[in-house]
Amino acid sequence: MAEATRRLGRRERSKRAKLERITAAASALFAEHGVDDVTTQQIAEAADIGTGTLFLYAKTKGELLLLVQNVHYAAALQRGRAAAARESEAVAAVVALLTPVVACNRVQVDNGRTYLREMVFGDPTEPRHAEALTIVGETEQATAGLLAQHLGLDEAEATTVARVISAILLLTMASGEHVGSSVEEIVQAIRTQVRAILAGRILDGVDSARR
Amino acid sequence: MAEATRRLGRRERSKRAKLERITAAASALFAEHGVDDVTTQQIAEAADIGTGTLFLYAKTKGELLLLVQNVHYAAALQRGRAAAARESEAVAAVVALLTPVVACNRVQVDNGRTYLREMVFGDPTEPRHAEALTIVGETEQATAGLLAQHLGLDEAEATTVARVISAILLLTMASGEHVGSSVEEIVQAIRTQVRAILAGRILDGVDSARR
DNA sequence: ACTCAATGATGAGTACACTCAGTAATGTTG
DNA sequence: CAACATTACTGAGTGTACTCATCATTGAGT
Repeated sequence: MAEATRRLGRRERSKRAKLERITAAASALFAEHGVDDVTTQQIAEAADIGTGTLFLYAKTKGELLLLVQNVHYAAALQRGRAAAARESEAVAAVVALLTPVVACNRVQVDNGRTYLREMVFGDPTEPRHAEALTIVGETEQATAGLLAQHLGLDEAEATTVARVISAILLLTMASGEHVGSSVEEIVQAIRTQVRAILAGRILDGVDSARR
Repeated sequence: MAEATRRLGRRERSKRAKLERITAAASALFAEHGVDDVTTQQIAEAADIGTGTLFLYAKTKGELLLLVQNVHYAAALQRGRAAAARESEAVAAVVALLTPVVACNRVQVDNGRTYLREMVFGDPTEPRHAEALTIVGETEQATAGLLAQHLGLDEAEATTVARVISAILLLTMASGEHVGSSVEEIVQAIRTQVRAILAGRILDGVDSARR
């Protein structure tokens, strides 16, 4: 047994194991049936814990979804960062950054939309929610970095524009009109909007490069 | 009795009266206690109808909130249009357009956020939801009009940028970080973002005016 | 090793949005 | 007006997220 694991004591170890089982159970059930067709009872049963216990680990069913999806979102962001680094133009880079996030969110449309709903409207004091907001913040930072790099925006402006792009991303994914759309269609809608808000900037960029 | 009212027949008149009572009851109760602290039972009771009947008129509690709030939103948009017409610069005009909407949304913060949630994530096939989306569409059109007028954007671009501004508006109002903010603080946040995405365009506008 | 506070787990219970099988009201037809 | 078809209304019932009083486990202090 690893030193660190032993150090924790039975109590802490048991708690971690339970959280593991809850995560695994929720992850599997949500993926197979969709959030709305899974009851918290089922998850508790699958995790082999009491129904009340579940709510010691996640205050609401929504938090449970955040717990499961945050991991995937973070991984998608990682892939996006790598893809964006391979692009040499601002819009293309931003789109490359966001595409894996969209793809990840659309694996199961209902779960993806519910995830967004929880993220925006859930209780920000809850830990998994805070985690989600952190990842959104990282996405914005990554976007801001690309804007600074490719268009030479200063930090303040890059941050503001990145927030706008974040809003575009979230609302385009959440929008009811896109429930039946493919990943590529959604990415296209995002691209159009990003291009539009950067239009003036790109000219500036080109101009400043010429000078 | 008015000709039109008599023409409808007892049945239709009774239905309209009921919808009136439901609207009035929901409006009063939501305003006083907030959506989350009012039960559908209470509303049914106040409207003097059976609990099941309520759901013949609004499929969900969320639809009931949309029913109540759409009216206020539409009125706010009207006020915004008037205010925007008095402005002579793009950012100021857009902000003037949106300010009453923000103010209207913040009268009761919880109700406002829940309204936004229903709007974005509710069932778009429901009539009150569709109504809400129409008003959002009108807001976007009004915004697009201002962009065309003050910056000379063509229709396609104006529409796209207007949609982005709509996303800014919705997410800034919905954001958990603004739950405690005043209307002016939220408007300021929106102004900053709008200014940032129009920055390049405003320069273009000035340039084209000079030519 | 024993005691005992402190922390964790439990599942029957609660609250509430929403349903549906049964009933009443309305308009229509002969 | 009677008989009927259609539409609207009803509230007891249902499913489910979440709570809370009670019990179990742990580990620190002696």
